[in-house]
Amino acid sequence: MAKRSRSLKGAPGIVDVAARAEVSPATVSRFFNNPDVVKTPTRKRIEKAANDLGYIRDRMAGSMHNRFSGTIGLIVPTIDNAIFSELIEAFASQLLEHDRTMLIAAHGYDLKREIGIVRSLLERRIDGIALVGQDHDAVPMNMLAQRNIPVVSIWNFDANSSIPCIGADNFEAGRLVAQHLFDLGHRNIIVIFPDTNGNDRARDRLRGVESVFTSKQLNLSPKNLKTCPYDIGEAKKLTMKILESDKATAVVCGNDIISHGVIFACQALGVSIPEELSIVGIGDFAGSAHMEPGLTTVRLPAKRIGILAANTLVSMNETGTPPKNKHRKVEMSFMNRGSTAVV
Amino acid sequence: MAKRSRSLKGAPGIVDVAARAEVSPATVSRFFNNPDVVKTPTRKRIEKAANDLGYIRDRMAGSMHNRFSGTIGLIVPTIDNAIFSELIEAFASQLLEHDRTMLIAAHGYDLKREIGIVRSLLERRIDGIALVGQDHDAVPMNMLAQRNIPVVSIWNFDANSSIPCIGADNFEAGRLVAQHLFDLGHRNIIVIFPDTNGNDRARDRLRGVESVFTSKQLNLSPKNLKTCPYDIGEAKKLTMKILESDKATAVVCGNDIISHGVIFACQALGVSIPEELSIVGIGDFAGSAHMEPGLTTVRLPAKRIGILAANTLVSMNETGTPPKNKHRKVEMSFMNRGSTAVV
DNA sequence: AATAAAAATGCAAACGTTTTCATTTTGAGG
DNA sequence: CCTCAAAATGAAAACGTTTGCATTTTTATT
Repeated sequence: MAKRSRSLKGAPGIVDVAARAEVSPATVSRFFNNPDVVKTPTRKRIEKAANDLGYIRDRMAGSMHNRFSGTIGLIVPTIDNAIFSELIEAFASQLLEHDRTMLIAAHGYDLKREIGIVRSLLERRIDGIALVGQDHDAVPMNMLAQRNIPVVSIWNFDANSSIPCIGADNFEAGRLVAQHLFDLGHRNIIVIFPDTNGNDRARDRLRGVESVFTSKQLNLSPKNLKTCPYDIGEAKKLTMKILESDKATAVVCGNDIISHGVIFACQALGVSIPEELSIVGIGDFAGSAHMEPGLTTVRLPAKRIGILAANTLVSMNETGTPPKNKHRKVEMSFMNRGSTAVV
Repeated sequence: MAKRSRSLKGAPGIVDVAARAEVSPATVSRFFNNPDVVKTPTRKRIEKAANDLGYIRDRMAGSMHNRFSGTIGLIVPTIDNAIFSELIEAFASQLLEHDRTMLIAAHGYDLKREIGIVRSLLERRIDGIALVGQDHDAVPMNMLAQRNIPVVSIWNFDANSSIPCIGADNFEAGRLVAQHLFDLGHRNIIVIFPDTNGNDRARDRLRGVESVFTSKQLNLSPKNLKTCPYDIGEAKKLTMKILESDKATAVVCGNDIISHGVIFACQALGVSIPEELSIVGIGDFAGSAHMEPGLTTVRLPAKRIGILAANTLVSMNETGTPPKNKHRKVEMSFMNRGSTAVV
């Protein structure tokens, strides 16, 4: 591993700026961190000197002292997918507003990978971290707790969460879409969900769906509950297989991605939606509103969650205290579109 | 801005580990950075001490010295969109392999925003940065150059790029899809592209399309060239408007996102694809292969680009030299699917 | 104009590592 | 078992900021 100094003449430092502005480094530092304590004329001089030199502060050196790196982590199951992209973008943008930047990584729905990632982020001294969902390995959670790093769990609301959470009620989301189908008279319903292991969002949704089934004296069995990853192609393939034999009138999907696959499968098979098959999703991802027919789904306010999470983490390390309301439920909206109809 | 020390009893530091392992801090440092220079028994002791204490190294403190933060930046136009998600995920994962992490931000196709972002990343001492495309404001480029930060331009291949680039030949991509339509006998073709201002990828594609038009003695005019952002809903709306009056037999889209919108518009209008209208996209994003009909498009190897970019940047700051081949063209593949047919 | 209080600035000691240089330990060859 | 080179370790000086404390300057009060 060859190491080489970046530049011998080095980029200008705070002392160079100080020299040029004829003040002490301390004052320059104050100029950047607390501008109002430095007098206007001095301020002008420093500003000019910094500009002339093209000075860019070194926050790393700074954070050696005050322990804040201005960097906040986000760990998601996957980036390569419509699921979290709106969240990621919102989170990152909002952090930028607060003069922070985002360090992001994906664990691919493998919680074991989260431990290495958390460690890696900790080595970079993140000021806080947002984790998707409630299911996590104990090891990384302990590392974070031991170091007192602000953590929020996002995406899923859980009134009993030990760490602050910001998210939607996924049980309710599942309940909502299932109830909708029952209300339309459907009884022969297929449920397509991902593996719920280590995925509390999916698990809660599924419980929500199940609660409706149960209330109608129906139950979920391998016959009507199918497992499928969050992948359009897989969902399409699976659906085409299912539709060969099954006479279901509706399908509820673990999220919109799966729904997209189901819809494409129907189109491929010439099964008309919603006349022959009603479909509901969860998430309201990009495209769901505009495809034909539009997908009936539940809109999870990803953007709102991202913004709230960013604000919460920033405030947590500015005040040093947990957020006022530890468990924050964000509203969902049921989007009744063309993919569902009475049976 | 309240400042508070993270924890008074602080997380264990290298000297704590050293004390426990009964060696000097220097040796512990060597253990982490250059394990083979420390003798096996000592190594074991340090390893145990570090584990017992739950030590996590502070790379910031480390990088005060060796000038490497282990963090690499990526700036994309947008995260909230299928366009770059595969790239982002691949880039991040590959960096993780190299024990680096990714700092990412989006400028929303506004190159002016890139300057603030670059500055922000520089303040965090990134070891390198990947920028999408060739169009950039001079200011951030100078900041990077002045500090000698490794930079690669990704996504678009340009043999004349002054900085190393890794990408596909977007001119060729545009040429390919347009030529395909002409080969199928189409002459009445609508072209829907985003604003190409500050977007060299789109500009090159459009030039590629135009080159085919020109070779057929046709030209692009406001009559057949429409502008539309990369947004499914916008594209759908625009297409429905166009289809009211226009008698085109084919449409070439700036990327797959637009194509998706066009396809949905056709479905909404009952225009059959490809019988009444042929559609081509560029990108081969998630869903393009599986929708009905499958979208004829050009596959840009986003994953490959991400991996190559990560490797290149890492190697650039390990060797301190520019990459062997400065301009790297990655292969595209033409995906001939169901959305196109002879006129 | 003199004085006290407040505001602005400077000085120097941190922060947690890495690294150079010096020192000690180890091992090979005789 | 001794010598000497090589390998392993240690001591201490950086790295570029921030910040507590001390000092100087300004402002308000009389």
